[in-house]
Formats: sequence, C-alpha cells, structure tokens
Amino acid sequence: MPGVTGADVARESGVSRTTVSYVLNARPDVAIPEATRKRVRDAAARLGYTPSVAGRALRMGRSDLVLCVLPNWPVGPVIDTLLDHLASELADRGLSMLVHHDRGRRPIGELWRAVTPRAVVGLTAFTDDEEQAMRRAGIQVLTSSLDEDPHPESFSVPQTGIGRLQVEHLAGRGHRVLGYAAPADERLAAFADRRLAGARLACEAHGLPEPQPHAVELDVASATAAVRAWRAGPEPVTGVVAYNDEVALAVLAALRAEGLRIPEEVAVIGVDDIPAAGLAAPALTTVWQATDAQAEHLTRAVLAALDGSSVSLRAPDDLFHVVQRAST
Amino acid sequence: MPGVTGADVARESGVSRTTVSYVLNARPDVAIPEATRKRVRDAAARLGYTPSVAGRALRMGRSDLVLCVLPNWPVGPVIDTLLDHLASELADRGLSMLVHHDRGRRPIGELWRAVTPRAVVGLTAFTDDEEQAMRRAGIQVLTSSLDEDPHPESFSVPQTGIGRLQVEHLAGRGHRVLGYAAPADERLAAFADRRLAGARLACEAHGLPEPQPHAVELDVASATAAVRAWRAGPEPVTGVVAYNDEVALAVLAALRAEGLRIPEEVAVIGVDDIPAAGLAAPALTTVWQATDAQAEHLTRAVLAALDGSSVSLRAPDDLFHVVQRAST
DNA sequence: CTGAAAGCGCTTACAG
DNA sequence: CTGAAAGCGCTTACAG
Repeated sequence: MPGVTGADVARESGVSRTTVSYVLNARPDVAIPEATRKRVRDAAARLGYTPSVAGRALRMGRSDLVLCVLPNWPVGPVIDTLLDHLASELADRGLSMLVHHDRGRRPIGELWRAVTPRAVVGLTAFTDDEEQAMRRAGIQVLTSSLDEDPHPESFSVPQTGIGRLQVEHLAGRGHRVLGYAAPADERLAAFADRRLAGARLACEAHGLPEPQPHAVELDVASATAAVRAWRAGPEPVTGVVAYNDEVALAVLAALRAEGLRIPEEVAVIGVDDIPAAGLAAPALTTVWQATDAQAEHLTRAVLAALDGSSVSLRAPDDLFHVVQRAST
Repeated sequence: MPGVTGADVARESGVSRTTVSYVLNARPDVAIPEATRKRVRDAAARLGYTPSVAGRALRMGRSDLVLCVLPNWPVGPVIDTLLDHLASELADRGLSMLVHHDRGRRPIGELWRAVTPRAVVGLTAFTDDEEQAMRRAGIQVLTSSLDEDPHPESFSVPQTGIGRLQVEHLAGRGHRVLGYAAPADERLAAFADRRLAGARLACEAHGLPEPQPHAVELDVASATAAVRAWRAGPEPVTGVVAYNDEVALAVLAALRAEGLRIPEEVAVIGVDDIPAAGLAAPALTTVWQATDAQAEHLTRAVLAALDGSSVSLRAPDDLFHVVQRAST
C-alpha cells in the first residue's frame, strides 16, 4: 500500500486524527491518559505508520532535511568521515541529510528554495547575497572557513595550522631551505593556498627564507621537474613541504629516481596519513588529522545552528599532529 | 520572505493558479496562447518563484527525490565518481539525489517510507521483504550486484572479472603459484570474496593450483607475515594477486623489507590504479576501472528504472583492463 | 481530555 | 482558452 496515513491510525485506534498527532509527536503540554496513548501507538505500529514528510513539511513550512553542500573538489577520507558522523547524529534527531555536490552547474538557490531544508551546511563558500537570502527564508546557515574563525558561527579547520606544523617539524630537524609541493589540481587551490600561507608565516617566524612553491602532478616526471628546480640554485632545497601525502609520494618517487638520499639530502613531509604513506619507500612523515574530533566539531556546530544558539564554537586544539617516519 | 507561492505568481500575472500551474509545467495537452505563457513566466521570474517540493509531493503522492543507499564500506573514488555522475544526470531531469549511508542503525524502511522517493538505488543489498515492500509502495527499486546480472534490472560490475584478469596477467608472465592478499577490513568481504572467486576460477581454467588467500592489514608487519607464509612451502608463491592497490602497497613494502626482488622473485598486481600505485617502489601493476563507463552504466540503469522500462542493461565490456608497470 | 475545522502549496478533473 | 473547487497528509489553535 502506497501509504497508511494518520487517518488510518485514528480509525484503527478509535480516536481522532488530532489525538493521533498529539500522541505520536509526544507533546508534553497535552495531557493524554496512558491508555489512549498506548492504543494509538499500538495501532500505529500494527499498521506500520510513518508520517509523510511531505504532509508535515507543507504544514510546518519546513522539512526535516539538512542540506549539505559540498564543493567540487574530490571528497577525501576526511570529508567522508565528517559526513558520516554528521548524518548519524542528525538521524538521531529525526533529520535526514541531503548531500549535494556543487558543480556550479545550477544556482544553489534553486535547490534550497525547492527543498526548504531546516539548515544548510556549506562546506563550500556562499555568496553574501545567497547566504542572506537563505537566512531571510528562515534557514539556518552554517558556513565553513579554512582559517581561524572570523565569526563564531562558522565551522573551521584552520589550514594554515597544517602548513605551520609541517615547517616547524622540518625546521626542528635543521632544515633551512624549503620547497613547497603544491597540487596541480586547480580545485584544491583554496586549501593549498592556505596551507602555503601557514608555511610562509612559520618560515618567517623561524627566520627561514620563503618556501619555494612548485606545482606537482601525481606522476614521477612532474615531480622530477620540481625536484630539479629546487636543487638547482646555490642554496638547494633540503626539506619539502607537500600539500598532501599523494603529492609527497610523487616527490619521494622523483627523489629516488634522481638518486637523492632521503632524508639525508632531502626530507619530505606530507598531510593526511593515508595508508600508502606508511608503506612508501621510505615511509613518509606526515600530518595526521583528527577526523573524529573534526567531525564532532562540525556536528556540534550544526546542532547549535539548528537550535539557533550561536554558541562560540572553538575548534579543539588537537586537530592534527605530526607522525614521524623515515622520510624526515 | 519564506516563500513566494503559485498564488503570488497568479496574482502578479493576473491569471488563476490553474493557469500558472499549466504554464510552468509546460503541459503539452493544454493550449495556452504564447502571450499568457510569457506573462506568467515573466511574473514567476520576477518574483523568484520556485515550486514547493512539499506541496507538489503531497499532491502527487511522490517526491522528486531519488534515494541512494550506500553500504557501510568506505566510499572510494569509484563510488564517488558514480554518485557524481548520477546526481548530475538526475538533476537535469529535475530530480534530487539523497544519499544515505546505511550503517545498519535503523531500518531502511523508516527512511524510504518517510521520504517516499521516486526510486531507490541500492548500492547495498536489500532483504527480499524490504524490496517487495518498496515495490508495492510504487517505488522503483534498483539493486546492484557484484556478479554478472542474475536479473537484468540490477546494476552490476562483475567483481569476478577483476580477479580473473589479475590471474590471467600473472599466468601470462609465467607465474604458477599464486597468493591472494585479502583485505583485513571485514566490510570489504563481499567484494573480496567475489574477486577471490574470480581468481580461483581463472586458476582452474589455466591449470594452476588454487591461490593461497591471506588477510593483509595496511601495515608492513601484517604483510610481512603473509609474505613469509607464502614463501614458506616447498613451492613458494611467485605472484601475488592483491585485493586492491592499498593492500598491494603493503605487500610491496613487505617484499622490500624481506629483501625479495620484485618482480623477479615475487610479482604483485593490485586493483584501482590509485595515484600512489604509479608512485610506488617499484611502480605497481594494477587493474584500472573505467569509472566513467561504470557511472554511465549505472545512470542508464537508474533512468530506465524511473521510466519503468526494464530494458536489458548489459554492462559495457571494457569495464577494466590491466595497467602494466614494474611490479610484474 | 478529545474532536471538528482550517490551511500549508500544489495539481487536476471538471465546468464553463 | 481559463477558473473554481477538491484534496493530498499533516499540525494546531479553538471549542467543547
């Protein structure tokens, strides 16, 4: 049967649709004797009643959906964990998460207007106009930023901190001249720029020259070109800060191909601690991200946004740390 | 404003809500002069009207949602591409894709009953009861299988074919005694079992002894234990079929640690062609999956299911092929 | 403590 | 060619 409705439950339990609604929504302000409650609940269970989202949404003027807008960049394990955790917590609160990959093909406004979600979680940036339009429509909006919070109602995992940590590790091991292996994928530019900025600041703080950026594709030829450039000058690079582990693996492969000793001649540090990092030759030092903590951080932010409470949500301090291996 | 409705558009353009609905839904059977159409469309555009999903869903008895249920295993790049492509095609048809990660925490029935999607795409298995219940509710159901189609309305990427291809590659290079490096992650068992089954069949077909399975975690110690077991007998393993590239990388690391020459003493072949595969030491031979073709295959299957047409959907033949590198 | 009634926004026979 | 009216399933003042 396409649908057992509240009216069916009412008939089955011999009460009105009003009472069914009161009982099933467990309204604390309405006093209904336990006997009636039980009759209704039993009937609902017997019939396999599930309230229609459409009916409720129409009446309430809002749905039980949370729209999660992802940017166009490839979804890695970190984002994956984030979404998983968030979806699970939202489900516990009777909310469904709708994930939308923003490919820039159609205005996002079309989507949120149509779905009228309770909240929109943007892991991508919205224009100011867009964001204000959503808020005017009564939708809670949670944006994310790649830096320290400019405003508290924004979820952030400060990417600059990652670059800083990488540089500090290399500086601590005596490296003075650093290269930065940036991703070739344009879609990652926003992340890469922030991490590089963090690396720059750390270099400045430690009195090192600016790190030398070079785009590296995920193949040996491209990485070899970068390595040669880094080693060419009068003060050759001895430490490479890589955007992530994949880029770092490319650099390692190039160093092997060039016959450079790792880490004696050139040290490399990545980000993410993907499985392949610990299995590389040599094993790759990297920055491990506390995805669980990040996920809880995001979830807290979303739930706070849903409550409308603008609690100041500081990111936990232990969001990432260095995993030392043979490449540094 | 929380919502500009069809009534607003009607008022603005001086027609009835009926006419607005007819015009905006471009009903071919209703003849409406172009002048009226234009007036309505202009008013809608001016007001920024987007029809309410809730209202339409309530009236139509179904939503414009397609529910995509993912299993619990980690979403890799293949699934990611699949979903991306599917979401995009569905969007072109005015359908939104709702992705749900099935963690087995709550019955899936609760979800589809609540959302009443147009179709449910299961990249995970449903129980027969569940599937029948959905069909009775008028929901198109598309399931996926890991083998050759048992029934045509099921989307499949035959995993046995992958195992077969791996064995054929090694056999073609003279290897007779093979090991199978299975993933330690229980959630991948369904895939691993099918791939191993394919490997077994291929060994049989080529007159080789059964491949020797061994679970391998993604670290050197675990892989080393497997390698030692494979090399211990009177007829040591000379070719390793790995479940995927990550497992293969672990095996490579163990072979290096054990001082075994690759591929002279032991050859290794993976699956997926992740970036790290081509960057490994030595570069890893692997099975490349045509994710684009798979994505189109899935999308065609879903669209056919939406139309209710049960076109026989054979998977394309060129779903994967071997990428030869230094490890074999 | 419980029910009759209104109304959320939409589509669609049906009547003009 | 166009509109008045019904009804999808739900929640919630309001009246008893």
